[in-house]
Amino acid sequence: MDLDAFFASVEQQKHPEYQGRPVVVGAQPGQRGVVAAASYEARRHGIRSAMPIAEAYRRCPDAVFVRPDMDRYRQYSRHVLEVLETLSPRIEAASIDEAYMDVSGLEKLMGPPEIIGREIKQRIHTETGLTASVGIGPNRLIAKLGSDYRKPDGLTVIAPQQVLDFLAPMPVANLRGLGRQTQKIFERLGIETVEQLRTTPLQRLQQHLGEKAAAGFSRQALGIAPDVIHSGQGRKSISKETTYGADVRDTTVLHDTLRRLSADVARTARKEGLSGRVVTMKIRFAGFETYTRQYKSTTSTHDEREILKTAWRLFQDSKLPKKPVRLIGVGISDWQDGQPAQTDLFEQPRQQEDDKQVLKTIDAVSEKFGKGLLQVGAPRKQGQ
DNA sequence: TCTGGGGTCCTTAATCTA
DNA sequence: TCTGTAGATTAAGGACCC
Repeated sequence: MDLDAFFASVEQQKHPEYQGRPVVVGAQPGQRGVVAAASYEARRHGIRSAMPIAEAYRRCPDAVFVRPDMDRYRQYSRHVLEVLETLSPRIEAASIDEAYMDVSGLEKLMGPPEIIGREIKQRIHTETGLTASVGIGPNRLIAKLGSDYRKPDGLTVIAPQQVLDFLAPMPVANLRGLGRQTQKIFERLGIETVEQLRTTPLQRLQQHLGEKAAAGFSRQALGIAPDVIHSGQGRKSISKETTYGADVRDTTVLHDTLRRLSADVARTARKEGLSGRVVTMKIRFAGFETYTRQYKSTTSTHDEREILKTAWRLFQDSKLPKKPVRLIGVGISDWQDGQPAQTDLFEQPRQQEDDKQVLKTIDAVSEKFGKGLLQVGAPRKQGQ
């Protein structure tokens, strides 16, 4: 489930007079910053998230430009999760505006996947006034791509036997973890669609992407991904950073900023009962040159004075260029009391099941697309 | 030309340790 | 005690996501 133009939609809920108007959430025009979210009216003018705010203003000076109100968005996000919980407890919040839900077994109660999807959208809309796009599939990857397939207010259901056809014509850029840099590599290799990726020998991918990424993208191309939903992950770091309106040389100003940021980090850490051993200081100079320095202590802290002291020492000892500073930040990580298990979309499900799934998929693919794929992966052995 | 803030994970290199 | 080495840990940077 993916909420449509989330921040912008919340603003339109809050200010009915914004409805039907282009809304851009992010920095104010004239400030340094980017678009965090754009309403669909704003997107019609070519405004996209992550676009510099100056560019957005150029494209549509009449848009409503509003600063983000994260507390309110978090409220809405929680409310949506509560709505989902009325349908199933097996929910995982993937971000502030996305969640995965395990609806297997729900069919007996509610009917086919389409009905479940419609019900999810309906309840979210009734309860919060927001629209959501929903994708239903046999695993997280397919569900996610399904939710992206039709937006806004979309509903896409992909049955297991449709997975390969669904993926085949897709641009590889739709795959998870494939950003600008990796796209350049794929371009050089002449791979544009998932189908082309599928028929590229694994060895060739490994040469250009490294073993891990090659295997990850190959699996995705076959529609193989984890299907496990786990709620409550726990964060792994807390950080605060700020970009100055104009670059700063004055070390007193930098120290003051670091003090404020350290206090923010410490407050959040205490509120969440976390305490970190690693302190990280981040700095960005004019020209977007960015550096981090970190220090791992034997003891953990959520004390602002200690965080500040370490961050300032890192800054002074860092042998960094003496240039005007654009951004400065501080964070803590590496909690004392062990870390919760983690997953990402490259992670394989339980190994044996995955192997079975791979072999089944390879059979299906080779039947459909011919021998290209047989060059992928190790030879099959008995009983494997 | 302009690029926020808050995160996660991966790769690589240097250093420590058995 | 010296030496080589494999493996773990730390540190830094980069890619990516929302």
